[in-house]
Amino acid sequence: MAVTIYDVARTAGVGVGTVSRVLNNSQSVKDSTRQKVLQVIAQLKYAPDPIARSMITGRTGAIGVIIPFVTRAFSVEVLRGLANAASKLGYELVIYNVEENSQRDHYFNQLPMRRRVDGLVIVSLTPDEETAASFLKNGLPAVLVDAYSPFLTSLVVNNVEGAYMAVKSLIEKGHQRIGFINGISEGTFKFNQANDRLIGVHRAFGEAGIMYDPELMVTAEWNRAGGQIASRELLSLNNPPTAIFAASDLQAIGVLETARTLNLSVPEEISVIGFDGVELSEIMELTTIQQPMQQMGEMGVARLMELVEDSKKGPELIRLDTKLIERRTTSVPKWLASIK
Amino acid sequence: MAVTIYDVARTAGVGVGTVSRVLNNSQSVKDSTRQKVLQVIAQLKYAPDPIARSMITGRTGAIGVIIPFVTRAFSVEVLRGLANAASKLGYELVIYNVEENSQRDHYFNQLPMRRRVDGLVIVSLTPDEETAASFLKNGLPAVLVDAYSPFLTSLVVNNVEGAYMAVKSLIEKGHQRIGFINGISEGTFKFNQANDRLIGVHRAFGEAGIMYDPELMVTAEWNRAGGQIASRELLSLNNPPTAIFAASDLQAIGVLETARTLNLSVPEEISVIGFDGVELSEIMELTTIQQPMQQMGEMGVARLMELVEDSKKGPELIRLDTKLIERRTTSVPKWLASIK
DNA sequence: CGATTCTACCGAAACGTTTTGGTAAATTGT
DNA sequence: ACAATTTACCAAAACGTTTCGGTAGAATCG
Repeated sequence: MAVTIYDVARTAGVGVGTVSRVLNNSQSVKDSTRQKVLQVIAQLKYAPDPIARSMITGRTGAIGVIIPFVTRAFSVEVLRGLANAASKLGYELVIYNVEENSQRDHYFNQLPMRRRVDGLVIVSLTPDEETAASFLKNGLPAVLVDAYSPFLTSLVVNNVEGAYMAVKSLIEKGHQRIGFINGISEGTFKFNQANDRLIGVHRAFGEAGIMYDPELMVTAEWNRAGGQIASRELLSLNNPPTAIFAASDLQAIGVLETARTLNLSVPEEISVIGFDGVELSEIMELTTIQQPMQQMGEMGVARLMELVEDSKKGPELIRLDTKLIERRTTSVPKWLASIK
Repeated sequence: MAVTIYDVARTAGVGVGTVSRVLNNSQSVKDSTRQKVLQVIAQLKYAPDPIARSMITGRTGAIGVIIPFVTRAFSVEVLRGLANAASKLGYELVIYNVEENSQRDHYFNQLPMRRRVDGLVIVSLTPDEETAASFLKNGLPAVLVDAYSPFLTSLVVNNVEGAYMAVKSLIEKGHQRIGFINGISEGTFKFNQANDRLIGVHRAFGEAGIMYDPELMVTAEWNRAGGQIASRELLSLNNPPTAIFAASDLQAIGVLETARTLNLSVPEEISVIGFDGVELSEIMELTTIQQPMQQMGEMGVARLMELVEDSKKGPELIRLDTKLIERRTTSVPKWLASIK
């Protein structure tokens, strides 16, 4: 049915090899025959079958993306960066959305076996040592974005610095009792976002000589509900915090929501700062630590391409910087403002 | 390097055909040999190459998704439904993000030629007649989600009914001057969201016997900025509306933002209602007309699968219902409340 | 028990490319 | 002008599956 390279060769009066060389404009082919072939290709509306091509080249022209909860604002921004970079390079993006651990494991196990993609970008998920080894062994290049593994090229934001900046900015405004809502740590290695952000918080406290109050440190889900629950806990303390730093924007939104419920005005009675810099934070005028999400996606495919070209490259750790975006949910604490 | 079906056949002492039949558990194969083959497969960790398989079956096991602005909240929700349904069926999802018209045209032109995917789900984009014809001619099944074409199976929300409900709910609260911010219409056919929603608005007005004031109908981009600009225009009228219906949630958020800028309290001084029902609307406590976005995605792949099975099925138009979600941005107008 | 049907299996063909080995013609060098 | 090299091209091999035509042997039937 479909027109093949043989049809083109026949009507152009050349061999299939010649047509192929015209298509991949490689080797030497006389200009007159090249024109002839191109003309026949146009006339017959021939397009090479990518499957057959993959069959022999071993390349699929696609890169796989394993990404949790496609609907998470953070994931989506990264995905966008990935999509842009991939399309610019003529690569296709096949996405593997993981909503449950079983799906994640399934993809981790199956993907290296089947050569459906030329490489893998894994977002916010940490493969264990065994899985990473199977990627390497099967020659499937992989890079991690927003996750870290010592065995794979990883692209992360400087989480400790970001958290440090967040808390420091609150301290500089005069806050002394600062709550910290951390996310649940997920990676199998000690290097994960939750842990790093905790370290940053401690550093800021230590530097300012503020005593560490374990009451003010809680852990919750990374989403809105987590922020709501955690902040309700924090704000019902005998001596509640005057500011809260949440490890994600969604958690921070949750804090804003309980503040509204409790009739606490933001930022007068409670300052709030988030982490991520998703579009929502702008709409809510939330002060936050911004990650270069799109750039992370773009760099993710750039690094992956390097690995695809040169499969012998070793793993690398790339750190990107965060940025403090001050908006309307942080200010000087009330008690200090009234003193002045 | 990789282990092929020949390796399995050899070590199991059978022919390749037999191994293949075990894999696709088709035909008759004696139970004892099946066990033997399965054991060798496990032992050798053999996994069939999907590319080679596609080569001969003509199926890729992937469905393509052409979708604009992956980052749009609406798109993302639909995408999630698509991903769920696809993964449940063992299909992969390859996404073609379009940020510009040139990209859209490129995908529309190239995809039918190359059999990279078994079918196409096109979200919020309307291929013209010629493009639709080329899908049909090349045997590439396609379904439209949130878009309509007479030549392709289309899955849309009942936009006129939704808009009608929105305006009717405002009228029932007592509003007489109601602004309507429509989105820019994009499809090449008369049936597009913007047009349908306008019809719904008119119907509600007509039914209530409210005079149609062209001043109150404006068109703007579908996003937040569009809502801001349009609402600024509407609210600076000599006789401004007491309620605004925006054709998208993001536009409605834009309205909320200008209201904040203008120090107008919502809903006391101005009621606002949106359209879509994205997560953001919940956070902002925006009254809205909700579309079953995830369901649209799921039904999209379900319908596509039907077409893949039975390529002779004709196009169909499926309408899904919207739902009015009343939250905190709509109420009785101030002048009416004070009279009571 | 001989003829017929069925079962289980084998091995080759096919899918549509790229790549490779080889060869005739064209070009270069002396 | 003849040998040596290069250029342009052809045709076959290869990629790893599924499917198809065929063939033994077993089972069924009269």
